[in-house]
Amino acid sequence: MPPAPAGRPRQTHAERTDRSDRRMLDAAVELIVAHGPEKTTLKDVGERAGYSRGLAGYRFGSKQGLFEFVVRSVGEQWLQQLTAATAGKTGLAAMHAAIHTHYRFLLADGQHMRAFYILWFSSAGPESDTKNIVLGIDARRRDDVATWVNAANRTRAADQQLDAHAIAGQFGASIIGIAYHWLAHPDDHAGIKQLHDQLVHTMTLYMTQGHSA
Amino acid sequence: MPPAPAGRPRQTHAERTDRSDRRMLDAAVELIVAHGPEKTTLKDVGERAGYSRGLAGYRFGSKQGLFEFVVRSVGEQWLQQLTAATAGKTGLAAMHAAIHTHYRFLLADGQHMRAFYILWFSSAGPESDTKNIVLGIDARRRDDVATWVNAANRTRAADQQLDAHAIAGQFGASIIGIAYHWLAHPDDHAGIKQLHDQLVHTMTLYMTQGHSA
DNA sequence: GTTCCATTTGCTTGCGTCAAGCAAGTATAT
DNA sequence: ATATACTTGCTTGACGCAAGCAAATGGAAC
Repeated sequence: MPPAPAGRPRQTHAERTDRSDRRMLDAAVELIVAHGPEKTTLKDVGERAGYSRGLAGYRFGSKQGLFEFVVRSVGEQWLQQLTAATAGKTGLAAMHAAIHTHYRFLLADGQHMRAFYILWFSSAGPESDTKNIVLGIDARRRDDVATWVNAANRTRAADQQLDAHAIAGQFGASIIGIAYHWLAHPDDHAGIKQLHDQLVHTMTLYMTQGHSA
Repeated sequence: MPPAPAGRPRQTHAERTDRSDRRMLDAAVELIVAHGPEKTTLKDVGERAGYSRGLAGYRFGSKQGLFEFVVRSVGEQWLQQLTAATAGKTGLAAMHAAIHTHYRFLLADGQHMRAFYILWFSSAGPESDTKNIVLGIDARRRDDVATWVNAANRTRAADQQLDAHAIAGQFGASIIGIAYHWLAHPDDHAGIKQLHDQLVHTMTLYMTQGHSA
């Protein structure tokens, strides 16, 4: 085998697609954050990633396909961080960890999270292909919380059982509300911290008192 | 002047535009709810309203202009209902009324509210013209709540003052979270009621206890 | 084990379709 | 008659498809 030429090392097919996928993901994130999904064009994504105007369309099939890919990719990264942060924890401790991780992720703000939530909210309309993915992540978040509550319930008296479904629902809705505030007011660091702290506080109240429905 | 033909009575200019505005508003709402803002075209709005393909574009200038009009119109209706429901009330009573009114509005669901929130969330991205209107409504909502809290503060001891800004922030974020849940899960009536009830409960806790930060 | 060719896969370019937006024209109210 | 409501013709640009080129892969013959 000849030594790899300096300029462009020989690449396998898998390496090629991995490279182009990553570069197009980054390009898409930047464009979505800068101009919104509406004004993000497949042409610009391909060219900003260093390829032709047509590659994004070819690879992802459609604009929706591209957005689907972005949500899936970033969502996966996020879920990994989350599960790592809450590994081994249950009940209130797990919630605290989840909320804190969410807070840290929003502040770190490598743009990916911002594009993720922009697409998330854009999928609020009907018949969006990204909607199913978003709903999946949403449902999983709720399931996690419900599991934590149920675990806590096993250490509680029979007449002090918590409504896992209700608490999980409120947790999910609160996170969404916070994420929206973060999108709408990017510079309100104090407010974003406050909202997370208040969610911790509210969840603590719900989990430490005998509260039913 | 010949007697007005039965089919179409002679109309003043104001009447004409009022009619076409209303019909196009309704058409836009239906299309947004049915297909999402993305797939809603100015052509379809004009034609569904019973006019030519070009009227919506001519009247509102652009697609963003149309959406702006929809958000403004529905938002105005909503604010009227809200101020009517909370007139004369302050503190916790006003919050209860506001939450209950919101809940009733979501359930009544004449599609207008659904289109309104779909556009609301679609404006989460940057540089959306509707964003300013949405932020205005959002800010006003927060101001209202802060005013209610401040009114309540006047009847409280100096060392028991509530953080109006923080409570208003949480109120606003919670409503957004609930609205998103309503959009994402239209048929989950129980969950939507529960979220409103929980917000009432949380606000009651915050307002009746000496809670700081 | 090396060389050569068939095939697959990654990527680009050209074209048809359709919505947005503008400008010029027609119809209706004042 | 004149201003205003509305329509129609046209341009621009994005999307998405299909045809084509280039690079990588798998095997067979040597």
